[in-house]
Amino acid sequence: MTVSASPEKIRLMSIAAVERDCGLAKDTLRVWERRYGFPMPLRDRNDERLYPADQVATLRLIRRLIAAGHRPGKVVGRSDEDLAELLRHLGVPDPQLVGSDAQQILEILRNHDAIGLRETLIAMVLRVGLDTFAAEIAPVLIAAVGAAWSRGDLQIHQEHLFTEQFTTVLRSAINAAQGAGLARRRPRVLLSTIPQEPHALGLLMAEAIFTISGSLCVSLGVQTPIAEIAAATRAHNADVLALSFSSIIPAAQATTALIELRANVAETVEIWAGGACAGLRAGPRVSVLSGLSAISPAVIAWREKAALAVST
Amino acid sequence: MTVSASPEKIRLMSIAAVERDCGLAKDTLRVWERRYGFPMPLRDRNDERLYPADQVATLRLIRRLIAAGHRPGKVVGRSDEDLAELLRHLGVPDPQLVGSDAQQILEILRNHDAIGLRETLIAMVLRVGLDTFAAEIAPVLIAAVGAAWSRGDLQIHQEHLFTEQFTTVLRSAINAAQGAGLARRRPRVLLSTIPQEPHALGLLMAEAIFTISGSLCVSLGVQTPIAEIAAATRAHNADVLALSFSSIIPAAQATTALIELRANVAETVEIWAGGACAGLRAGPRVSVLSGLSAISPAVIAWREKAALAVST
DNA sequence: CCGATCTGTTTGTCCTGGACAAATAAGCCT
DNA sequence: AGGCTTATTTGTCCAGGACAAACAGATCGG
Repeated sequence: MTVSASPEKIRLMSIAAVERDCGLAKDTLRVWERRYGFPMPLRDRNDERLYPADQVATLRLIRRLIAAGHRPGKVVGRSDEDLAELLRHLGVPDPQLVGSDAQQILEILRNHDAIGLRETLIAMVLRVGLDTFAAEIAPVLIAAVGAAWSRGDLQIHQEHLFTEQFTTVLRSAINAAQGAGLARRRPRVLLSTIPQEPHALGLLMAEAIFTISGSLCVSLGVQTPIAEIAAATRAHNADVLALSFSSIIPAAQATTALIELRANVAETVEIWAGGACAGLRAGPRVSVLSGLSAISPAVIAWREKAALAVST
Repeated sequence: MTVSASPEKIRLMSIAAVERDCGLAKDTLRVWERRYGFPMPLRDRNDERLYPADQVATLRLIRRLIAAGHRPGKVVGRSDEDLAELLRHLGVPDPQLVGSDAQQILEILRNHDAIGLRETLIAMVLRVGLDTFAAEIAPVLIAAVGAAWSRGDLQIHQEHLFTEQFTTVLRSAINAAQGAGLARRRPRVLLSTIPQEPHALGLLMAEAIFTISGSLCVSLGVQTPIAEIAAATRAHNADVLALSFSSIIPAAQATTALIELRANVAETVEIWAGGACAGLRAGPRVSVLSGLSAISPAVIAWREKAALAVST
């Protein structure tokens, strides 16, 4: 049963509210209006834009399409029907490829079953182990949920629910995985993301695999200023600095950040970068790990190198 | 030991980078330049602003002072020495009031002792119980860390570390507190924050207390659009919708959001609002809980009312 | 002497319309 | 087809003006 809002009720949003809600900068909203004639908001008595709820909804559709690769000029003036049609045709990730685990999760999300979701995630972790779960299954689940959202199959609150439960399960598994004798674990790994990167799940998966591999993880969470990451690396006497870059980060920005970091932490500290960021390139004394499954071998290699350095 | 950056190295930031780094809108940065003559960035060949690192550092000082109650007109433009002097004189929260727990945490943070921090937090939870910890001690710790940061006693990465470890400890305690028979717990509480509110710790503390009181919590995390919160409340068949508002939310915005929500969820759902937001006012069929310790009594009252409704 | 109402100032956000560089697509030549 | 150059698209920046909401200070009644 859907509670329908009264039709005469017009909800109007300021440009700042639309910016937050749709993730489109104020400048972008204004320039679209100028160029494509959409959105075309009402104005208040002081000529400030007031966006009706239906235009905001259309903007959300457009955003999905652009995130999926469409170009603004081709979608920003089209009718809602056209947009819905395009959404239907895009990136339906082959259901066979998605795998039964992802299918199961999507089904649970459609039923709004918070408890079942958590129990299912825990069962998956127990079935294959935390490392395999974090390296192999979790990325597929996240991709499947993201695709379902961009197709319009899932609402925002269902994605929020998934993120929340996934985080809870992974955090508690990480907690359980690090037994006693924390301080003696090596390497000491400092994890964070740069200020432009708000995506926390990649960091969390990396932390899980590092922990399983016997490393000591110190995570600063997301969006730490570059200078602060460098300062923390020194303060915690880290052996490895691990950075996560999602696909929203332009490659050039990632490269700049890595160079900056390399210049500001001790030479003995290794810098490892990873994540879905396209075009992430290794630089001088900066390694790029291709995929989460590359973490364990890298840790083992680090230990061998460290042992060698001590013995000589 | 501090690794000093080479003095000739001039780091320049674009206006967008400063916006992210300092949390000051581009428009604000431009209007300050026009009105107060500070900051006064360099320009690139296309006349775009390039902020030197030292001006950005000063902007951070200014931001602290404004957050502490100073007015922009009085501090933007003053020398670094003046600003440092003002910082020294402001809101030193009486060390006796801060309490020994907070003192201990601050001391650990100064030592960058990640492991000790977690162990200490766990010990505190075990000593007084999760409910007392979340309701009484945690808010004091958070306030003390925030004050130390705004005084300049803690760096950003130390605050990040605290937030991360605090979150981990509280989440795992919440996990442990909810035994079997989840589905039978009542009331069913949906937790989230509005899109303008990014503060996650308040929500987490509330979740802890709700869980201890025997409620079933479904958290959507922070920054869920209003319409999505309403949709989720229906989808999860919640008895109570709990919203957290920190002090950064203007009272008018909170009131608007609560009215909007009240209009879009079933009459049988109670709406409870709480948090440090000054001027948060109860409205028609919207309750305001003053402080986290008000949650348990409210849950008990809800159960009595529910039992009464069934028996009649 | 305290607290409320009124008035003047401060301050953040919004506006327009123009400009340009980075990213992307299209054309072209091996 | 694959690499290169040219054209188009697109997001972000700029200046300088405007105004409402937030705030401080003054005035007045209890």
